[in-house]
Amino acid sequence: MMVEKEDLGLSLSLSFPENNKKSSPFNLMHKKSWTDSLFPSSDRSSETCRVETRTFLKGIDVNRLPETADADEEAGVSSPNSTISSVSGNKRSEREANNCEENETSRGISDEEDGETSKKKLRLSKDQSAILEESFKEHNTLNPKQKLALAKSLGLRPRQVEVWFQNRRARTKLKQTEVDCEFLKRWYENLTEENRRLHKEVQELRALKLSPKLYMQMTPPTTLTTCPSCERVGPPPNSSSSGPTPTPMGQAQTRPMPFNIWANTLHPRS
DNA sequence: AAGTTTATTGCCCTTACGTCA
DNA sequence: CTTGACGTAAGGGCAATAAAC
Repeated sequence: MMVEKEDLGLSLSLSFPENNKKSSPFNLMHKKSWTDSLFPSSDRSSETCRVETRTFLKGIDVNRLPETADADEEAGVSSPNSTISSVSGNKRSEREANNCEENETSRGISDEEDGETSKKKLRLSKDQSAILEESFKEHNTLNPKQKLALAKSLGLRPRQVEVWFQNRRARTKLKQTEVDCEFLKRWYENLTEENRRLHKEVQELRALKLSPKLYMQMTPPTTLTTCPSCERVGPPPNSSSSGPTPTPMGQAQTRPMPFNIWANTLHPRS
């Protein structure tokens, strides 16, 4: 049921409807700040929350398995392999800071515990990554509810889920770009080859024209004819295809205009 | 109704950390 | 043990969008 653009987007379809800004789940969102309704905390409360967490998680080694069950339980780390980040607050964190209560009191996850000193990074566990991956296969963007639910089930902060999806989309796009480049490269090589072949054919025809006998006896060229009036070389009148060389990706031999494979991807804003 | 402000999110670019050879 | 390459989580900036004013 899901579109298989996935698998790192190795198809050339480039159809990422959900990726389209205009159709992003964002539109489905009630702008009446869901964070406000869900986590109506002020900056101060998030700061408080941060401080509490800092003490709360003090002593938990970053990027290390929680040593004790206590640590695991109290930190609310979902998976034993998951580790704790301590990135200091920023604009996004502030946005998400309201989630503090949800995620640090009830879930116990914090990224702020020693934020003032270090900037350690969380490494998601395999389980977490796998679940995120599965989720990404279903939707490559998340609406706030999905994000919250996923974050909760994974024991992560919504911001982390958001970031993961963002980076995942970027990876998908990068992969797709690589595939596109490869495709264009092959296409270019093919056109170059075809061009070379056609030039050669023109030369041969011109040479033959110099010897009328042969010219009259020859079978019509496979791909080109000479216009009787202007004597220019062109495709055969009844030919539906303009070249014998198969174009890449099994395309028709009439050279199609390259579809804009970057539409909606490279310049989504313009 | 039209224009402005505000809030929210996505994308891009970049940085910094963790891992591995 | 050190180092460089690579993957990736996360920060910051900007644009787009919709709701509120």
